[in-house]
Amino acid sequence: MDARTLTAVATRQSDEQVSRQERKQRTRQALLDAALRLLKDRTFAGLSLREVAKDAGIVPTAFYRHFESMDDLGIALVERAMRSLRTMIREARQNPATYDDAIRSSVHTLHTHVRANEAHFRFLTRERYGGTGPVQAAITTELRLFASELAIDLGRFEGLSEWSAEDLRMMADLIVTAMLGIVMELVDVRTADPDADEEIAAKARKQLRLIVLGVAGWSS
Amino acid sequence: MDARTLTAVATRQSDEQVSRQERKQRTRQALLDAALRLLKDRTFAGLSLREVAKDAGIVPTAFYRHFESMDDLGIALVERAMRSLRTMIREARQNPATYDDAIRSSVHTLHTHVRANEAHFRFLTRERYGGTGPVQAAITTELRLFASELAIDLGRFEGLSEWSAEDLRMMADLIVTAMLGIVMELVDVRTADPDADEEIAAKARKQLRLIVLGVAGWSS
DNA sequence: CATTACAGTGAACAACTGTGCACTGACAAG
DNA sequence: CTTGTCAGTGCACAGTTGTTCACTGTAATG
Repeated sequence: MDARTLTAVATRQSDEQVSRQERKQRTRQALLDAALRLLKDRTFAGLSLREVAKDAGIVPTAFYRHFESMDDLGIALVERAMRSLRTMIREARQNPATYDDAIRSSVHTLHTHVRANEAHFRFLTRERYGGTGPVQAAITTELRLFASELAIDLGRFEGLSEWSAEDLRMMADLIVTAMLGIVMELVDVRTADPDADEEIAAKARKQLRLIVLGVAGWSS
Repeated sequence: MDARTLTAVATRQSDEQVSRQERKQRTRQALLDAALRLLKDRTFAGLSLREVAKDAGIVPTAFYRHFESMDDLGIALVERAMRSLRTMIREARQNPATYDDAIRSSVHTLHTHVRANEAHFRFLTRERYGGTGPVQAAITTELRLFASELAIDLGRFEGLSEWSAEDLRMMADLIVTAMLGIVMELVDVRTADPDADEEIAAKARKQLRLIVLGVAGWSS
């Protein structure tokens, strides 16, 4: 079952009666999908233009009709993956219950979203730390922004309303880092073992609880 | 100022009167150094055998006299970098004072060691998350072991003596992940700004304090 | 002093890379 | 119906890659 064939067929079968620019956007998607697929066991840096093009079912030179360079493609991939992340956080945000409820549901939505969009999250965590160049820069920026938003959200909880912006940011960074670690563990699990998943989720809950408990005794 | 020339000269000037195997080990070192040097702005995956060989001042084929493959070289690099880390932790371990003292001195030694061995720590953090294949596997294993040792150390502190092994491990993982995040920030700072360094160190202390404070309220 | 072991050499290879160029054919606009 | 736009093609190129092979000079061994 060749991925290339799949893409080609999928494209062709719905090629009838579609506008020209729509078809262009479809191959663009095919390129992004191909890249994401190949990234399963490779770093972005070790990904070649020709390979991606071939896997998307087009000739290497046609690649340039959609992206200026591989870095360009990479940045588009970052945006796409961050949209996944933002969708998730929006879902997690809408229940401003107690600490314990927040932890429980947050970890649950995290787990669910990671499993549903494994490739995106694998890409994000890998390139966040391991990458170089424009792609890593883009992720760093986006994640910084993300932590800022989390810091604001944290400020709304009881016991945190009087924290300084700096301290809130510190706590947000800690949470983001810890949860990225959890995401890494989730996407790096070789076999899809539900028990292992639950174990990791339990660890995530405990880590968050430990952090939150620290809030009670905090003095800046 | 070519690194290749530097290495070659440095080798030659002390070539006189050294045993054969000693000289071999010296070029082996040159290879490791070259790799580490090139890794400053590249992923290990994007590092070519020829490049490393050239930078070490030998011809590509001579590389095989020292390493079976690039992955082999990578694993040797992991061992070398982990020795750095272990040296550090041994130094940090020898003062079993109060929590606050432990945090202060730990962050201090961390900061010092990272600045003294930037290349090693950059390599470790990058490949830990970003890598693939044998190199990442080696780092993961070593770091897991490292966290286990930390968990044991933690068990000796007051308030933690009755924690379950699992909970201690959870806490150790959280600390390791958080500190690796700090290390990442340290080695990714573009310019060597002492103020930025102190800011990061302060954040590290606060994060550790927040975690430690959580211990007081913990109930498994 | 003669012989062996072996770190390092240099040429050659097949495979792969990114990118330039002239092209084709189908769709959209006039 | 004619014409221009443009996604995708195919060839070509100059580099770089890992690895092979037969080799050279010299330090270590007997």
